[in-house]
Amino acid sequence: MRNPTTTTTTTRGGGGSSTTSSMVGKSSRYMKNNNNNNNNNNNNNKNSNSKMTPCCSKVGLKRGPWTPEEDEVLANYIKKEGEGRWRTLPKRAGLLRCGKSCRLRWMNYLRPSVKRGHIAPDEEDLILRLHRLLGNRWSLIAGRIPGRTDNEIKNYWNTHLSKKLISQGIDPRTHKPLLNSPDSSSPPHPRHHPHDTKPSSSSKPMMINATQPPPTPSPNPNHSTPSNLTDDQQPDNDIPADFLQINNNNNNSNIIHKEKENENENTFFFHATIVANNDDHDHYPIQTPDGIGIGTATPALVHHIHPYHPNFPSSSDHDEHHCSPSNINHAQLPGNDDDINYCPDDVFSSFLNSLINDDAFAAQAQHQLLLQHPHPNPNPDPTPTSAPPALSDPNLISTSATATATAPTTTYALPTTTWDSSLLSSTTTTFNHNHPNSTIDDDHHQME
DNA sequence: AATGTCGTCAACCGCCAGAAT
DNA sequence: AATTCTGGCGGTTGACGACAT
Repeated sequence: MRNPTTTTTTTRGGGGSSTTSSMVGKSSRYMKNNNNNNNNNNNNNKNSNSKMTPCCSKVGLKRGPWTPEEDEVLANYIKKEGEGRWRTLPKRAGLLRCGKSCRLRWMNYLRPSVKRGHIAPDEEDLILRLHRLLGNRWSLIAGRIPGRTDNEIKNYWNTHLSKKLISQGIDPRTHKPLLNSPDSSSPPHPRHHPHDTKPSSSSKPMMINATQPPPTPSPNPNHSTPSNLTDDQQPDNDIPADFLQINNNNNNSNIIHKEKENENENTFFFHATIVANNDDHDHYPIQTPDGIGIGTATPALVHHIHPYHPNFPSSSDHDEHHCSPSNINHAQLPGNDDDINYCPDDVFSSFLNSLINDDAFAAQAQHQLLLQHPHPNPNPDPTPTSAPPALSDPNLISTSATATATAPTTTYALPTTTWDSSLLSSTTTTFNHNHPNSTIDDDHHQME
């Protein structure tokens, strides 16, 4: 496979921006694009719709790959005048581009902080982990990977990581094992999207070919956890179904609104379980719905999730400034249909930081191992005897957390021995967490 | 050498939320 | 309060290079 990094500054394909020669072979695209602008083709028919923004409907604007000259003009202008006011920027800068195009070019290519080139293994690991948590929230994922753009991560996911997961028998959308069950003949994860009148990307072969599921070997023979279980086959959970969801009302306002506009559909939040009975009151273990440890939560976070629960830190104990009383009250009103807590950016940010923290991740795994197997078993069976409540909709890959608000918790598969751990444990990062370990109440639901 | 297929990724599209008016 | 503007997001497209036939 060719090395895409060989054209670090010379985009390939539709890119072509930094070398004059790159433009030579692309006249067809330019002609096509010019036609798009000047003729009443389909695109222009679309553009004539009232919803089209003015900048996009204007004829005479250049489209397609950027030339080095354009790049220079744009970069110089932004250096002088700064970002923003994208709509008027092209005119002020003397570019025949729409503002959106300028913004995109700057954000994805010209910005000095953009790191281009090969994605390192630790970055890949981070992407995988974040995607498991966030789903296709590329901008959120990109925000956690310095120098990488959402577009780059999205492309990398679609061209590399999703295939990598599939090749390992893992559904790249859910990060769960692909199955040979009859259900697998249907799209594995139909998008719950109100506007879905056409196949979503998931139906594209590039993403998942559900009709040809690869065999579902556990990547590691020792990984017996959920690899052979469908959602329906997951062990019944005995976690009281007292859940709360949290959302970041700032970073993810989009999410909130989408939830509200379509209730249970089109939600994009991850579900994680925060263990309430935890001896370490500085760090609460967080697990995915299938019981995989994914990090720890700070008291501030768990307080946001359930500020009044006796097993979680009280509002007087932790971080009160983080909690807007109005928000909490809103979320905690009995019978409130929304049942959503909101947490501010910094809390959500620290939450994500905690989730993507490798050392905490690994340390928690080890700690769980010690808790669950004080006398190491050479052949531990990591299969959980109970799983947190299965999501009613397995497609809910979401950016809010679901917390067990009651004390009993469950036993968990060891994170490092679960089916996808081979993908999630490959990095060494520089994490300085003082207390990566967390404890689980092992009085309950020990593995059989 | 010519043609076909696949992988890559910059750029575009449509839509949305929040800010501004 | 309603409308318009703006920035941003996720999904998709399509040109090109590499490889296969």
